[in-house]
This record gives sequence, structure tokens and C-alpha cells, in this order.
Amino acid sequence: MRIYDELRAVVAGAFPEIPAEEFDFQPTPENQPGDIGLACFKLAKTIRLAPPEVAKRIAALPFPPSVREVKAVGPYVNFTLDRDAFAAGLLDRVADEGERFGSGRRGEGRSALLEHTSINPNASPHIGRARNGLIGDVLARLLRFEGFDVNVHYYVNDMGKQIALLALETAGMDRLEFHQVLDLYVRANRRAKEDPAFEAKGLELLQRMEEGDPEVRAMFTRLVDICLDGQLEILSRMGLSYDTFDRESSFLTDPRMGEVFRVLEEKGSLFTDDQGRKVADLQKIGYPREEGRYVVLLRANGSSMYMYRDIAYTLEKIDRAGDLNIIVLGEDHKMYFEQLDTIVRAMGRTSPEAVHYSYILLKEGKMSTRQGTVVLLEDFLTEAVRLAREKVDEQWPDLSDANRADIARMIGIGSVRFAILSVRPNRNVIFDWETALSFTGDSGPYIQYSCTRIASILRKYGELPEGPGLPAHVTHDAEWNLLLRLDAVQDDIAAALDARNPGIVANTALDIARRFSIFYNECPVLSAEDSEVRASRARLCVAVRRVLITLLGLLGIEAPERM
RNA sequence: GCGCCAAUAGCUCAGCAGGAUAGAGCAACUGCCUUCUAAGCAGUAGGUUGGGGGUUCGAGUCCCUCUUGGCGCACCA
Repeated sequence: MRIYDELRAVVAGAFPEIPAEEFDFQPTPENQPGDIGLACFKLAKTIRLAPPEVAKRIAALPFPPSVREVKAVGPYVNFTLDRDAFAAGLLDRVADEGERFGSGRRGEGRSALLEHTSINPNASPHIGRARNGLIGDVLARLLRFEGFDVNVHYYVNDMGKQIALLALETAGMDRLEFHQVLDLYVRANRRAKEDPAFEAKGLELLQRMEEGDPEVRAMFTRLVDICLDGQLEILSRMGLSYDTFDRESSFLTDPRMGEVFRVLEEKGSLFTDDQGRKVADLQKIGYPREEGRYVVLLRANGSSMYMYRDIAYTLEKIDRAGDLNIIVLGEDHKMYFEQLDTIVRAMGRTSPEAVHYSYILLKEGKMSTRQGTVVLLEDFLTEAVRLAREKVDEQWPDLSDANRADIARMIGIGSVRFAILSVRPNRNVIFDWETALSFTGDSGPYIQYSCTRIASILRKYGELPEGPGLPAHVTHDAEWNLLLRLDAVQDDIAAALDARNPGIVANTALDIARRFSIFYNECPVLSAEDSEVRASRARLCVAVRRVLITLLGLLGIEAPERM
């Protein structure tokens, strides 16, 4: 059992009227006695006693032998633990649970549907788009780690004006390659803005697509596939993968929509406006604001809007989702999603849970295609891997070319993923090349480096003693701080999932790597004089490596053997 | 104009559900590779947590307000 749970159990036994979440255990600050402290303010309020009095009473409770001393310090209770016993127990637990260590297993027997990335099939994605996929990807990994059966969906927007315009722009080209799409796409959009006739032609094409014109459909499909394949190739380089691809065009004639229109009509929300469009007045069905109150579902010519198809798709996902239904969306889709949610709720269904994230900005401001200030994901990845390769070549000239390339890939991708993931989703990320490509300090490679140092020690160590029940020795605070941190990892992983915030995983990994570095410098393993201390430290190394690999794995980052 | 989100060291970010002295990295300066990988460690310097009110025994954390930035506001997706 984890130490916090153990202490909580004793105190809760003595004060059954206090809810468990009021026990505020935390490591004691440096200048205070003991290893773990408990603040008694909240408990004191609940049982109407002065905090120092409560602290005294708790200090008098009988604790298990793993607690060597309990001391009331004002309104706090400080616990001094038997560090060796604690270490022995923790190391056994890590060895026993292996790659499941840190999992609260809260998802066992449950399933989750998660939609992320879902970028429009057009050009090479920029780094802002990557944030969606990365957040979604880590959520999927967290859910799987907790035991959920996860299905990751990708919604392919395979129709719409964008594709139509691109179709016009590429008409007559018998070969089209993905890397040409960006220019063509920009050109098509510019032309549509300047030339109403061009745009009208696009809309006409779109309508033929909707009507099921096989020729137009084939044209659209060809374009979409080129774009999608190109984009997926880049996304997979970054470690992103999907289980199910859903195409927007398959929701054009969804039987569920008849029901949607019937319900909206019944609730007095649906009306035909003076231009002949089918519009929903969301205020009639509980939408709170004036902005975004009206939503057009069908154009006057009968063709459907994106919202229309998305409602059908969302209802489909609700049918297929198990216990959790999550969608990752940019903050630009916040209002849109509220609108969608209003309609879904009117249908008596529960919408997916939206995880919103803010944009990635450049130091100079926003990314702009026109000003050429867009940072493409593939360029970013290539540069990161190239820089890593330089370092690896210098460091490991004797390794094979393939081997060095592989290490560089892990490091480059690791630094990119870490740079984007370590910032919590609802904050803008300020991107600059120098910080994002830094392989020192707070970075993915720093954590990977800790893993390689451990691997190096273990290669030289030889045969490791195997438990359970082996003694452990904690001779330095550096070891203790590391152990205490490992014990709390499960809470951090749970918190990251609950908050839908991959940044918590990133920071946990960083914190452990930092503590390991201190340990590494203060506590020699191979040259430790006492053989039991030597074995104990080696086993601590194994545990740290196990946990770091788990945390990196949750972030989708691989840990090389050498770097 | 209205709505949602954010603001912490020169820069980029942490700070779990309010709790003991606000932490890292980068940049600057000083040390440490005959010792398990220096992509590292130790140290110095750097903060009225955007301004102002409030709630509380206690506020970076909660509430109000102002300022600044991001995002959005019906035939785009």
C-alpha cells in the first residue's frame, strides 16, 4: 500500500466523520522535521476543534511500524518514516507491478471513444495542428494505461468548399503530389476571394458531390486521399496513430437527421428564414447567449452545412461510445461546440466531452500563411532529428548508421513532443526554435538522458538481486526524495487524466529525472562500498528507469539505450 | 461591442482540489570530467505572482473590477 493511503487509513479510522479528501498529506518542507506532514486546518474545522489540538490527538494515534515517529508541530502533524522499510516495500512493488506500476486501473472493464487531430485534408500541417493530435494521443495513452479499451477516431472532412476549390485548381493536372498541395490550396483560396464566379463554380461542384455525382465523388476522393496520406505520414512520424477513420461524406444522408429535424420542429426551434434556409434558433432549446443563437443547417438550395453532418456524426459516436466520449478541439471551436451540444441535448443525448486547447503562437505573433511565418510540423521534426543526429554522430561514432539514425529520431521526436506537451492545454504556447529544440534542461532529452545513464549503470552492474523481501538502504536524502516521488506517481497520472492535462505527466517525468540526477551525482552505485547498499541502489535505478519509461511512454516518447 | 480563456524571474514554463520559505529551464557569472555518459551536478544573481478591491486563521490558487494578450460571434470547415 502506498504510504499516503496507509497514513490516511489510520487517521480516517480515528475520525470517521471526516471525508477522505480532507486529509492533506504532503512531503514536509526542508526546514521541518519528519518526512511527511499533515495540515490539520480542514479537519479541525469539521470536528470543531483548534488545529493544534487536532494535531496532538492525531500524533497520539497508533501508527504501523513503518512510521518511526509522529510529532505535532503547531497545526501540523509530521511523520518520520522508517526509510529502509519504505524503500524495500516500494522497490518490491515496482518489481511486482512492472509496466503497470503507477496505474490506478480505474478503466478496467470500461471503454472510451476519443476523437482527435481530424485536420482538414489539405496541406502539410503546421505545428499548431500538432497540438490537437498530441494532446489527444496522450489522453489515449493515459486511458489505456488506466485500463480503458480505447478507440481513437479521426474525422475526415472529405467534402466542403475547400476540397471543391482545390478540385477546380487542380483540374487538368494528371499528377498531383502532396508537397504541391500547400501552394495550390493557397492559390485556390485567393482566387475564390477575388473571383465570385470561381467560388460559385466551387459551390456548384460541392452540390454535385452532395447529390452523389459519381464523377465528382471520385475527384474528391482522389484529392482527399492524397492529402490524407501525406498528412498521416507526417503525423505518424511524430508517433500519432488512429483506429478508425470516419468520412464526413458518409453522413450526408443519415437517417438520424430526420429525427433531429422533427425534434427541433417540435420544440419550436426550427424555422425557414426569408432566404429559404433551414435555421435552428438555439435559444428555444436552452442556448444561453445571443451570439451564436442561430445555426444554419441547410442552405436554400437544400445542400447541408458542416454542422448538419457533424450532428449526424456526433450522434453516431454517441451510439458507439462506451463509458467515455471525448473530443479534442481548438479553442476556436468552443462556441461551435456549445451550439452542437445544445442540439444534441435537445435530442436527449449526452454530447462528447470537449477538451479545448489554445493556439501555438510565435514570438512575433500569430502564424500566418501569407506572411510565410507558418512553422510546418515536418520542418520542425526534420530539424529536431537533424540536430539530434549531429550530437549522436559526435558522441557515438562507432555505432552503425542505422543505430545512430534511430537514436537521433527518438531524441528529435522526444524533444518536439515534450516541448508541445509540457504546457497545459488552455494556455497559449509561445513557440521559438531555440527553446523547442533545446536538448538541455527542461526537455524530453533530459529525461531520456537519465534513462540512458541508468541503462549504462545496469549494463556494468551484472546480475541484479531479485526480490521480494530484499533489504533496502536509504543513506542519503537524494535517495529518499526519489523514493517518495516514485510512490506518488500514481496520483500524478490520475491527476493528468482527470484534468485532461498531459503537462502533468511531463512535469512528473521531469521532476523524477531531476531527482535522479541529484542521486546520480551524490550516490555512486557501482563503487558503493557496502554490497547491500550497492544492490539497494541498483534496484532503485531499476525502479526509476521503469517509472521514467512508463511516463515517457505516456507522452509517446521512446527511451534509447544510449545517447 | 458581447462571450470564453489566459497573465508567475529578462525569456519559456511548473506550482495537485487555498496550507509550512513561490520552483525549474534558458540567458549571465563561479566551480566540478584519472570516479556509473558533462545532453549532467553544485553555487551566485534575478519575484510587491499584471494593477486595485474582497472572502479566509491562511490567497499565485476562490470572488469582483480594471489593464493587456489569445480565441470566437448564422449559407467556412
